[in-house]
Amino acid sequence: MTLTVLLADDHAMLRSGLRAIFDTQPDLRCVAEVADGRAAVTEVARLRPDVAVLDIRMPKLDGLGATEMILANPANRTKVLLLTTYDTDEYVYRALNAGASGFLLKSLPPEELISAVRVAARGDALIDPSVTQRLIARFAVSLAPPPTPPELELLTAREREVLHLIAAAYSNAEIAAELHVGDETVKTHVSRVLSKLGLRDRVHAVAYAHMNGLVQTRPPGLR
Amino acid sequence: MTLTVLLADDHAMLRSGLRAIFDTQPDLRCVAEVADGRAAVTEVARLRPDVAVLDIRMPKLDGLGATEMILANPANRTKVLLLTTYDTDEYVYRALNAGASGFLLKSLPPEELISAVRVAARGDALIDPSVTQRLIARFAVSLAPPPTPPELELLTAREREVLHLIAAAYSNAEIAAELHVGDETVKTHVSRVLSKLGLRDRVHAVAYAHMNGLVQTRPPGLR
DNA sequence: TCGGGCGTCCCCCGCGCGGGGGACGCGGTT
DNA sequence: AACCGCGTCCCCCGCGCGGGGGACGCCCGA
Repeated sequence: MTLTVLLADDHAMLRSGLRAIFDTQPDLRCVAEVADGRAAVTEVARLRPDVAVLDIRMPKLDGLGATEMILANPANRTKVLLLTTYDTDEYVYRALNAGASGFLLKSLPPEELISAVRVAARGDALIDPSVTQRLIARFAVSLAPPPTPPELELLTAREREVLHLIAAAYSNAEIAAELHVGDETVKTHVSRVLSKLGLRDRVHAVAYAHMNGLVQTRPPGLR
Repeated sequence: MTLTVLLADDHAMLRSGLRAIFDTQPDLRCVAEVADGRAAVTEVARLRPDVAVLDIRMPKLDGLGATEMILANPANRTKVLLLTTYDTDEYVYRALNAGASGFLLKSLPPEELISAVRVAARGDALIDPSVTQRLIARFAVSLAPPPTPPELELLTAREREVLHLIAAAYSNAEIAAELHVGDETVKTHVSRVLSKLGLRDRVHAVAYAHMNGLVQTRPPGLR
């Protein structure tokens, strides 16, 4: 089965270079060449190629915007590969966010570009190695559990329990009801928590708890 | 300049297969073969190869644990490539977290494995395409800006500003000082914020702000 | 056996906070 | 010209909260 490809780049020279690369492969067919992002979006919608190879820098609408528009339309099954000269961070994140299947540098050897197209077409994704290492570093920190501050160890189990409820904006009375104890007891716990953590009031406690990851505000598994 | 490689896998057959692959390259030298993770750690520390290729499943200490031990030691400059038969999610995350330079499936063509070693040696990273696409999806959600609740649109710019300060646990007086206005004014703003957002008190406001991503509790740029 | 940490309950006091009003000047649209 | 949203400032009142005390029973370890 042959794969159809759309090329988008404002430099005719680069387009013809890419086309020449693809033409060496009998199973790849370059069905369209366009020079700007807007044309890329309309042609993708019309021709439904398997893969669109977009330059980031293009007139009218850049590759990122085009990617977003293409992938925002669920009728499109086209995979998007982004091509760029320099690997600037925010490009990568925005591209991945938009759902691009690949982010490649123009320095990539031709044969690897070809394999990238095949990889993208079968639904896998692929990022230029030099970008990957930064992506990993970035991803790792997002996975890293927030460092538990040492002063938290000072709290007893009960006090930590109370702190969690404080973080969820429970009032003293609500905490008392939740824990089935008197509200005077809760006051004692709250006082101890505040003094042990060096916090002024429960408002600070709420902020403290959230900033130290005691509350899962992120999708589960992540954070 | 020649790159030195350490191989770790409990199957002798696979080791010799890998060795055969590397031997086809004049600039790659396989300096050690070990059969378990513990041996991998000690041999890496002794021989300081440029790259260590570790199987995930190994006796005594698995590839992930070995990776963590190797990379935890700053004296090691060895890059780690992980090899596995199946791409289970948690493996990937733990591997990346430990700082592995690559995560590859054993189904990878030999020549790509060789290029992976070179990529890793020069400090870049590389993830198997089939894994990358899931990684991207996961990363994208971590990048995705938390959905801004519509009721936040009700707030005026000033009120949003006040809400941010509330979220940072500022008292009314502190907000007044920060904004160079009277504290009576702040009280008005706070009241409006609470009523517009349907919140009981500032404690709820703090929790609300944090849960809706109004506060960057994550490393800048991410979140 | 005697502490001491922990969890529980109780007292009083001061105050920051939130709700309820009202008021005024400014800049925009109508 | 009239209007209204916005930001600013002011009043009073009630209450939840935090600080500072004390007290009692439990269990565990010295």
